[in-house]
Formats: sequence, C-alpha cells, structure tokens
Amino acid sequence: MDREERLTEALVRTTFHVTAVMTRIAAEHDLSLTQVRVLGIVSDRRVRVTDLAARTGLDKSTMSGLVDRAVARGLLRRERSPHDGRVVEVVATEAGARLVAEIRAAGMRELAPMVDAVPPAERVGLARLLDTALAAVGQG
Amino acid sequence: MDREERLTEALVRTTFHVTAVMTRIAAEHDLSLTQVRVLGIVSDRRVRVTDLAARTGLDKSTMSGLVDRAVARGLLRRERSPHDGRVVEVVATEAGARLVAEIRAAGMRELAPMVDAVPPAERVGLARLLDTALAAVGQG
DNA sequence: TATTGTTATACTCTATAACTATA
DNA sequence: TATAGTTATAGAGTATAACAATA
Repeated sequence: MDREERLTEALVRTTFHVTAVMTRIAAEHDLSLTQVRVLGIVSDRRVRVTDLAARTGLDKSTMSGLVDRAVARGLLRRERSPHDGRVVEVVATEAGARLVAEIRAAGMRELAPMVDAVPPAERVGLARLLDTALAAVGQG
Repeated sequence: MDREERLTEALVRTTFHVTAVMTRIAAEHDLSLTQVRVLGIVSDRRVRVTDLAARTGLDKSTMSGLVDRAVARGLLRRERSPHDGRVVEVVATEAGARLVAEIRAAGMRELAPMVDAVPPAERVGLARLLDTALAAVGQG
C-alpha cells in the first residue's frame, strides 16, 4: 500500500469513527444524523428547502419530509418568502437552536478523546491540512 | 474558537465529505453505505451475525435483514457453523468479493482529489496523526 | 415553460419485542 | 437459563414520479 492509499484509509477509518460518535449523540437526543445536519445548517440563517437539499445531497422530497418531522417536534418553522410565492424558507425555532448548541457541545466533548491524542503542537497543523484538503474539493 | 475546537470541526467537516463521496459510490453500485460496510468486513473472513452487528453498532435483527438482502443479490452466503448449531457465519460470494474490490478502488480514486491536496511530504505524517488519534479511542 | 415545494408510493434502514433452536 | 439468530412490527430515511402553485 503506498502513501496515498494509506492516507485514504486513515481518512475513511476516521470518518467511520466520527460518524459513530455523532450518530450516538444524535440518538441520545432522539434525532438521526441527517436531522442534526439539517438543524446545523439552519441554526444561524434561513434556508430554502431546495438549498437544504442541495447542501445535504438529498432529494427535495426527502428534505420536505425531514422538515415535516422537525416542524412537528417544534424544532423548525416554515415561512413563505414574501418575494417569491413558491419559496419556503426554513428557520430554527428557539428550541431548535438550543438543541443544536447542546449537540454541538456534546460533539466537542465526545470527540475530545480523539483530538487530545494529537500532540497540542500539531493540532493547528493537522486542522490546516484537513482544511486544505477540503478546500481542494470545494468543501472549504 | 480554540485549537481543539478548530481541529474537531475540521474532523467533522472531513467526515461529512468522505461520507458523501462513499455514499455516492455505494449508490452507483446500488448499495447503501451500510451494505458496503458489511461487505467490507466480510470480504476476507467469515463473520457471525452477532459479530457483524457489534462491529457496525447495529442490532442483530437489523443485521439479519441486511444479510437477507445481500444474500438475495448473490453477494453473501449464510453457512451454519458445524461447531455450534446456533451460529450462522456470513461469507462473501465471489460476486460479493469482486464488488468490494471495485468499490474499494473507486473509493481510492474518488478520494484522491482530496488526498492529493496534501503535500506529498506531509501525507505520511497526517496518516500517522490520524492513526494515533484512532488508536487512542480504540479504533486502531 | 421552468421552478419550488409537496404528495403518493415503494423500498431500505433501524430498533424493540417476541419467537425458535441450540447450548 | 443463556445465547444466536429470525420474524413481526412500526417508524424514519430515501428516491422517483406526479402534482399544484407560482414565476
């Protein structure tokens, strides 16, 4: 296995672990990981259903259902755009914003054991490398 | 945001990107990411249903259904253990093994743009840091 | 005509509870 | 009694196709 493959495999294994941790945190709050992603995107701005679908890579009909369930739980609100009668903007309720903050804090806390294993002096460098890699694929 | 938080966020964003890429590859082969994980685990050894469930963090009943569908597609095979009549061992068929290899290659190929953004000299160091972090949480 | 969003439908993923078979 | 696995059930996630409303 060459260096490129070795790094790719490390990335994939890291992904599985981080996903497992986040999925568990989501479940502890009675949410799926997808719901957490949607809440996270909406937490600090109003977003159209279509944009939410694009950002998550899901179909707009799927997003419609996700928003339905989050609305039913009082975490999100739908608002019609005054500028374009077709558009629905999705907004986090207070309860939704509070929940996002909680989950974000839990994520920081529960991923800490992994992050803390990286020598402090190298943390900035590692974050920068990951940011560089993400920027290269348009996720920066 | 301190250094620890910044690194955590980079990890989470990396996770979302890698997951998106792998989910797309899985879908192109008419599989879910979960199915790919199961096939990957079984690809080079026989594994009990209970162990598969433990490894993936899923319930054994969920695993039973996943194996059902993979068997129906000719990707996996169930074999009763000769040593313990309760145990079912799951084995990859030839077609299943071929598919795993294909998907693994596609993963390497499609994650390459991200990996290639890391300067070659730093790739080993990055892989080592990730491995260290994973080892610290028992995923090494 | 094109775009935005929802609904109808069908399948997969998932867990819980109840069950069968074996140890 | 305990363990391995399946089945029944119910709900969430997902995409495709068809639809209504608006531009």
